Amino acid sequence: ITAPMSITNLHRNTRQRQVILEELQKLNTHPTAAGLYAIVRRKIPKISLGTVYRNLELLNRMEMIQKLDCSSGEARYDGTVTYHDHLRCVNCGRVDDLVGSPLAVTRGGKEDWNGYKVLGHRLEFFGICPACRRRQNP
Amino acid sequence: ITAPMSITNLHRNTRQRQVILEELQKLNTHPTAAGLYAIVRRKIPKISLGTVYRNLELLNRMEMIQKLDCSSGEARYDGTVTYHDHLRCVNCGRVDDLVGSPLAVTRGGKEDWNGYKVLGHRLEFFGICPACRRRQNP
DNA sequence: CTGTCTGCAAATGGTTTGCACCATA
DNA sequence: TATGGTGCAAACCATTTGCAGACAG
Repeated sequence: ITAPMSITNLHRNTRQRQVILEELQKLNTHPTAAGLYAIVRRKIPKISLGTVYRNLELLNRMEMIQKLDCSSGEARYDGTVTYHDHLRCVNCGRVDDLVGSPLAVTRGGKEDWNGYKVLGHRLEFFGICPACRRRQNP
Repeated sequence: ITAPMSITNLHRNTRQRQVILEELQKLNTHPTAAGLYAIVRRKIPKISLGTVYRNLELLNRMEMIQKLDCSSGEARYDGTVTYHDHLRCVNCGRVDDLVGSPLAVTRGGKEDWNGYKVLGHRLEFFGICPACRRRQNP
C-alpha cells in the first residue's frame, strides 16, 4: 500500500506502458509481475522485467491499476480500479474477485480513527479455491 | 496468509520460543521480525535472527500469534490472536489495532463463495498515523 | 534538443535454509 | 540418547536501482 501519487503530465506515453496497461486490463486473473511479463513479451519480446515493475508501480500510484500485496510472497495486480474485495487461495496463491459478497461493510463518515487519517481499506478473504478443493478431495 | 498447522506435541518448549512469545505478547506495537529480534536479544543475547523467524513462523501456524503480512515489505507480528482489524500507516509502516471501529462487517452463514471454501478474512485500513500527520503538517 | 524511459545487470533486503552442534524430553 | 532446535552463514528470490543509450514530446 502506497500513498497515491499526484498525476502529472510529465509521463510519456511509451508503447511499453500502453501494452502493460492494456494486457492487464484484459485479464481477470490478477497476474503477478512475472506472469504479466510473460504475457507482454508476446507483444514486445525485448521488454525487460524491470520495465514491467517500474510501470506497474507508476500505474498503481496513478491509480490506474491496483496492486494487491496482501500476503507475503509475490504481489498481484488488478487492472480494475473500482472498489471490490478479493478471495485469495492459501494453497496456490490464486486471487479472484469476490462477486455477490454476502458481506456488508459500512463505514461511518469519520476519517479520523485512533488518530489516523484514514485513506482507504482493504478486505481480503482467504480460503481454498475451487481447483485446489477438487485436487484435495478427490 | 498460510493454512493453519495441526498442533502436534512434537514441539519442544525451548527458552528461545518462550521468550519470543512472551515478549511479543507484552507489546501492542506489532513489531517486525527484526524489531522483535532486538528486544529478545536483551534476554538472550546469543539468539539468532533465523531462530526468531523460525519460531514466529511456527507460532503463527499454531495460531498462537498472528502474522500481518499485508503490504509488501516487512511482515509484522501481533501477539493477540482474537480477531480485530488494523490500521497501517502508508508513510512509516506502523501498525495499530483498530479500536472502536465505526465499521460493521456482517458475514453471512455461507462458507462457500465463488466456489472458494472461505477460512477467514483480513481487513486493514491504511492512512497516516498521528506521528506522521504531526510531522507533515507542522 | 532535453529530460524521461528502457534494457541490462548488479545490488538490495527480508526471509529461508543447510549444516554441525546443542539441549529437551 | 534420540530428535527437534539453535547459531551461523550462505542462499533465495521478488523487487529495486545505476547506468548508458533510446525515444517521446
